[in-house]
Amino acid sequence: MTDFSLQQPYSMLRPVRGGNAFEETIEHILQTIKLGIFAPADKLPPERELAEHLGVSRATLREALGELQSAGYLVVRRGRYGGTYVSENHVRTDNRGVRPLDRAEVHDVLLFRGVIEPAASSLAAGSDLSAAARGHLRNCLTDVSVASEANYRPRDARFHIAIAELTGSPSLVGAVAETRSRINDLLDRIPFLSTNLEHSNEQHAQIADAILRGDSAAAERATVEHLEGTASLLRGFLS
Amino acid sequence: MTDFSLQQPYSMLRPVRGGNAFEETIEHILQTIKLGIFAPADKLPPERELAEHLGVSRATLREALGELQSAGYLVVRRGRYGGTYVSENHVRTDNRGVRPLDRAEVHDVLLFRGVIEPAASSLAAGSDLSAAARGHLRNCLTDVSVASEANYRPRDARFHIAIAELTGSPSLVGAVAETRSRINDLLDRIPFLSTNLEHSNEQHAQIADAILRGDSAAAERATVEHLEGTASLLRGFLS
DNA sequence: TTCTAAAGGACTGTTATCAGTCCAAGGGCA
DNA sequence: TGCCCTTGGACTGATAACAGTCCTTTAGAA
Repeated sequence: MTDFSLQQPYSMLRPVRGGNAFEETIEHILQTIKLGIFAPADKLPPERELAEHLGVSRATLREALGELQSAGYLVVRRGRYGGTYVSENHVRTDNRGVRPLDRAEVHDVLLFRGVIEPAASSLAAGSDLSAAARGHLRNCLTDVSVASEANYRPRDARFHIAIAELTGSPSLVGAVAETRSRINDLLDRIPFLSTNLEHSNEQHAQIADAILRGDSAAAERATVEHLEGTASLLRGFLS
Repeated sequence: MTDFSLQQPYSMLRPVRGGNAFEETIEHILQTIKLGIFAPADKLPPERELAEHLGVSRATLREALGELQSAGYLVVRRGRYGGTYVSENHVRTDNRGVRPLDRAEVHDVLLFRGVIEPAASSLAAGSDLSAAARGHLRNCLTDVSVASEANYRPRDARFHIAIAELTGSPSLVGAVAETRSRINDLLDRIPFLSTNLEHSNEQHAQIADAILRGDSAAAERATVEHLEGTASLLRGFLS
């Protein structure tokens, strides 16, 4: 049952900001990498440009980049045609089991994802998609379908975000990206189970196919089914 | 069609923070008032407590409160049993027409709202609701049904947020509140049209009824219909 | 009537963040 | 070969935001 003790109006009085600018910037950049927005070997925008996009000063951005560099996520080359690059062989640290799964967090994120991702698929299928948009979706599908276990997760995230992008709604894209990121955090906390990549790829293909031929109902249905995999995996580790 | 020029990966590189803490705090408190979380004559939590909830220092919070006080939104009483109260007779400034409607913003917010609010209603109807939760929904329904045009909007928002609260998902509550706030901003920019309160209240009653008797499909359907009113109103002012 | 506790009001010193400026590197191009 | 332009690197002074402390007010209890 929904608990109503001492919640209102405090449920709405959430923190105005997530923390200090430095930490927020680290988290934000790390997210773009983990979600596959920037793939390994990709070049980040120049510091001055990136700082402006992120709305922080270059000094703060550089602190964050320095941290990510020494953590092995980024490599930096100086001079003209230099820049900041996503590391190609970052050994992922084994975070598993450091913190237990939070029941409320799992429930919340799965429920929210179950709302927005099927809706995104349905809306994408119902949209009048440009050739570029269709190509982008196909590219992301190919990327994830040829991925190994090591680089599967960011490409999977990238594919799902690409679907949201087809809706043309920045809010929806943001919500899907944010939710994927939270899911990734949860998955990092459970023992690694060799995922059935073939099954997952099969579902991806079905979703993309339904979207490309404009079948909203099928796209939504296939997405709901696809999400069930991760959902039951996470729920299984709650008990 | 969805435009794909120069978006990736910049679509994901949004600002890390919305502005300075002072302005964000003002905006946040103003939102809780406009969404009806704090109704006129309600007492805000003590400054020390509120500052902690909002994650800002008391100095910054006080700057924001001072601004809202001189703008007439808040009144302050000192001494024991004193506190900060929401003003009962704040004359709303006439913002209409100051800025024109942004087509992309209208499209985005209506689409996103069309995803999350019907889903919230459906999920609420499918939940095992406590007596307190049911009572809360009924209270919010009554409040909005007896509201005048002057205080209709915050109570309307409060009712819709209450539905999201029934789902037990903080993410969904946050998304609905945020979206309502954006809708309010848009409505402030168009000429005032005397809304058909009776029709709206009738729809509210239908939604609440469907939720309370656990009929997910009916709750979702009634919500979609209800949202159509505001949607077509806003779309009408785009051309 | 006096006291007390809970609230807002005011101040101080410290730290984080900023905008702006200049330096250093180094790959291409004349 | 040497210049040039784009990029990261480093520093400075100004401002925003912070935690912590103490003062002032005031309704109700003793």
